[in-house]
Amino acid sequence: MTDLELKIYEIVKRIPEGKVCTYGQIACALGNKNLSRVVGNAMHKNPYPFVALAAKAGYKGDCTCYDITDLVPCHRVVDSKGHMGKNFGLGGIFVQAKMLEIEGVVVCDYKVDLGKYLWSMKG
DNA sequence: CTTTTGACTGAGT
DNA sequence: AACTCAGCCAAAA
Repeated sequence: MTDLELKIYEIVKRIPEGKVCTYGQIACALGNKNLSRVVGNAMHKNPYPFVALAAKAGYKGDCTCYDITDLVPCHRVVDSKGHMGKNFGLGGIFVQAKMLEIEGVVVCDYKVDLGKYLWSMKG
């Protein structure tokens, strides 16, 4: 776990329920817009995913419970167009889409309305 | 150590 | 809409 990845998780953890954020915005918050790819890799290695929510969304894999305070809402991170991550690690875009809908985000054709749900990141 | 690949993005073809 | 290229960092080969 590098400092950069740690910062990424800190930012992602601040995304409120019912909102989404793009890889690019997180990368921008880190200083380099081009870090979007690293952000994606960090999500892939997410140590504390929302397994309970994933299970509720139909995820059949490992649903070990973690400490709520450290959970990283990686499902709230989408690409610049509002699409789900291609290889979402908890069952694919099907699960991610459902996880977002459970939190109140309307997902249409595996896309979200960034105009409505994009987190401004400024509070 | 070097090269390739990856939950990315924007611009160009 | 699909493909290519360059750019960043990290992990794997």
